[in-house]
Amino acid sequence: MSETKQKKTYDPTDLERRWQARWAESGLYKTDEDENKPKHYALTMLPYPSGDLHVGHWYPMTPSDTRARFMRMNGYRVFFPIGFDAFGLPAENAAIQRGIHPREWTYSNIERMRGQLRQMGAMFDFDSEVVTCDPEYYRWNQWFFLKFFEKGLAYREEAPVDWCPKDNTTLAREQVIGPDRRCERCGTPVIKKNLAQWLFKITDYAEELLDFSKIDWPERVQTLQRNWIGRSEGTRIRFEIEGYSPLEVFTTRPDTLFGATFFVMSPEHPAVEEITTPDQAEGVRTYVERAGRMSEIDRTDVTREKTGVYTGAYAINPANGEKIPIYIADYVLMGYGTGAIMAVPGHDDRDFEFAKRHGVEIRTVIAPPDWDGEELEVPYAGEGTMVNSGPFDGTPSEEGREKVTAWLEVRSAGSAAVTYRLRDWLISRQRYWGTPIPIIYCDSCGTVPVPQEDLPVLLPEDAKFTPTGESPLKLDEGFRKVACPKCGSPAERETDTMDGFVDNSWYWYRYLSPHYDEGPFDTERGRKWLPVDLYTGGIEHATGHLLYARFWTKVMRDLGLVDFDEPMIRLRNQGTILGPDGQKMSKSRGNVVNPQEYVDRFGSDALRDFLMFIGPWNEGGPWDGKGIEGVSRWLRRAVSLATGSDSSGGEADPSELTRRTNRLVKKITDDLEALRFNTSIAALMEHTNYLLAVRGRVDDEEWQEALRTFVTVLSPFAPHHAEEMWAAMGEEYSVHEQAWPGYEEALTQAEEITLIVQVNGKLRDRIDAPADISEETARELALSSARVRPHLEGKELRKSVYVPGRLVNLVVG
RNA sequence: GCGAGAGUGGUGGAAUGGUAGACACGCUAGAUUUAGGAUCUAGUGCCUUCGGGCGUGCGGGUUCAAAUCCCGCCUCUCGCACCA
Repeated sequence: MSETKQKKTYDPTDLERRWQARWAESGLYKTDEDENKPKHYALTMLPYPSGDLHVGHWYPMTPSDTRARFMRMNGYRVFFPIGFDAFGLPAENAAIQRGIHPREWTYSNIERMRGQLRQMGAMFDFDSEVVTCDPEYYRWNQWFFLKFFEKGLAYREEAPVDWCPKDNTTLAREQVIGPDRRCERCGTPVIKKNLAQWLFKITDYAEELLDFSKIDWPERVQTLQRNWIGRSEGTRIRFEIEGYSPLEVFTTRPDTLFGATFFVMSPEHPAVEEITTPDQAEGVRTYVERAGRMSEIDRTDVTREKTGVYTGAYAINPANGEKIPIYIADYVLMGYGTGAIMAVPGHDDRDFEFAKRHGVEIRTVIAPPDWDGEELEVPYAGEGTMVNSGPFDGTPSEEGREKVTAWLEVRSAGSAAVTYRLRDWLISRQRYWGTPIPIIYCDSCGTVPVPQEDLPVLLPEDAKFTPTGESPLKLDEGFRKVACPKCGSPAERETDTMDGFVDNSWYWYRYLSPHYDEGPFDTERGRKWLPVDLYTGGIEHATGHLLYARFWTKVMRDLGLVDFDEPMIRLRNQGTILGPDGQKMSKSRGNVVNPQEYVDRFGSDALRDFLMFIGPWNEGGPWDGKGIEGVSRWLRRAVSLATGSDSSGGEADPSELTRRTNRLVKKITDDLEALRFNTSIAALMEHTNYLLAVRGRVDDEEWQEALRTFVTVLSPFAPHHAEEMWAAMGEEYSVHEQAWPGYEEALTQAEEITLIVQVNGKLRDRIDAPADISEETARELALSSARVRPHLEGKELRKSVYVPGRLVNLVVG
């Protein structure tokens, strides 16, 4: 009985269900194509169809929806699509565990999540949905691959690559994380494997990717990308090798060249064997083998001692003609610079440590500012004056870098050079559930791209997808064996599939025309909507997805598909919503919060507003299930503004209504521009409390007007509740088609203020005063205050500071 | 080691030079109710001799005025990490 009584007064789930039905029926959220309006492409990162929508989806998506609704009400035509990033390992792993096909698992999850997305009540344009594992989609991954191949941006190379022994596949460098180099997905330490793999030449765009001048992205993301690309300016220097051809090194400190007292090569350097003298051959071979066997974790341990062996060979320092010994040591990495260095122990920590261990000469060539001419006890890596450097003695080190480089250039022994840390993007995966790479290997014709008209290369339905370390497609003869498209003789398909990051490097283009079959997207519609105006998603994608996305768009530009340089003009990162224990939500920890139970109890609006209210959106934070009750109470009270008539009493001043309404609109407008959702909700709550307190004490027409404004600005936050209120007020459907209300700055100002009176900066009194009170009057008022006077007694007034409309500070002493 | 960010009541947080703690959660008291893990009202930073004093990680500084700006330190979080 009490149940029914409850339901009668306030039942958010019923309320929301009714409006969702009405919205669907009336096509309220069909994308507005009216080109007379300015466009706004709002994009939220598409989910992986893992099974159920969780709070981790609600947290980024619902505030993005609020923002999209705000833009719509501000007169923009808004495109706010959603889709599924549907290729990937979890589908395969689940399929293996349960004996069902990855496709079946994926599509049934998508089906379920679609329903949950609708329940969210967001203004998603479901007609534009994209599912990346549809042949209709991945066909264009293959099309792009062929374009990349044509342009020399896709190439195959045999090299040691990162391999996850648990997931049985190679990984891109971006997917290997931490100092101990673990697989991003499963945490297993990766190992190196020598494999022929396909790579995309993202390094061709390294320089351009460092330019963020055309986009408004968080400084943090820019820094992460900049560090990841790792640009270093320096000099390539050629060292003659006795009895062998010259070798190059890269250095950022050519000014220390005269202090290079030895030379070090990486154990993997291709010239190691040839330069090694016969008497050192055994030691070198042993060392190289040991380095090769060492795990990545040990190899990259920074705290390890600097080991290495002498090769018996000598290099000639081009600066002074000195013979310097060549060592190999594993602290020199083959993957950076040239894989060989000039070692300057006087001015580099690592070289110093090595020299100490191996008894090599340490020479000071850069004098620190306060140098006393004594040998340095620790390496000095800072700036100073060049010494022991022949003709360069006395040159400041910074200037010396240029001078030495110029000097080397004249002698053809070196030149200025730029090196990047960024590596090419390894896209081959030895797994089933991904886009097949459209390449055929023919004994006579070599590597042959699949002709465009033969796309898509379909994933075979019946492949055995159990991971073995080999590509599952390799075991599928029907797939693998094929006639060469060039000569017709028997040939074999490439059996690797593409990295899932390929799928999501261009999906927002596909949203524009998800069924278009003459290209990856309809460029005509592209002109109407591109680029993305606001992209929202997690910071964790800074050096993966978000870098690939920029790269991909730049390639598309060079292919003539788009005429801009950056995919998304503005990017904002939300924080991470954590479990109640403050830990990252994960199934294994058992702290995953299921939104469904909260939606069932409190409704979608309460959940979304609670998530916005919890704190600044870009900070995230732990989930607190109790907090949502406060938000739910607020929404119920808000609805009662339109349905009830009682006043809550209190001392609120009804004459403040206009001012407070104007202030509310200003506050929400400013907050939504800047994506500050938490303070918006607080302002809406405060306003609700005020309205409830003054209800019945305001002129009816004025009240209705104020209520309409309130409901309108509430609508992006609580779309269902606002609609309910709108209807209860007798207004015409729908509140979501109302224009965003304006406000008058002048009307946000109060006529009466609380004048703060300070003595020596300490608060002593609050006095009600007119807002336009003059300085003199304010001072007089302050001086005559009974609370203030005791603090002035026996003291001299030295100064008074007046902040108009705010405070008077009396300085006494 | 390098880089970035953050430290405010019992809790989440608000305030970006001008009333510290908005808005909530929780708690306390009262009302209503057969009952309540419902609803409503009031209170709620700490100390207090009820005058006031203290208070935004710690120590200094600038200023009439500092959570906010500057210098030094501590703690935590994240990212990168032998990158020559």
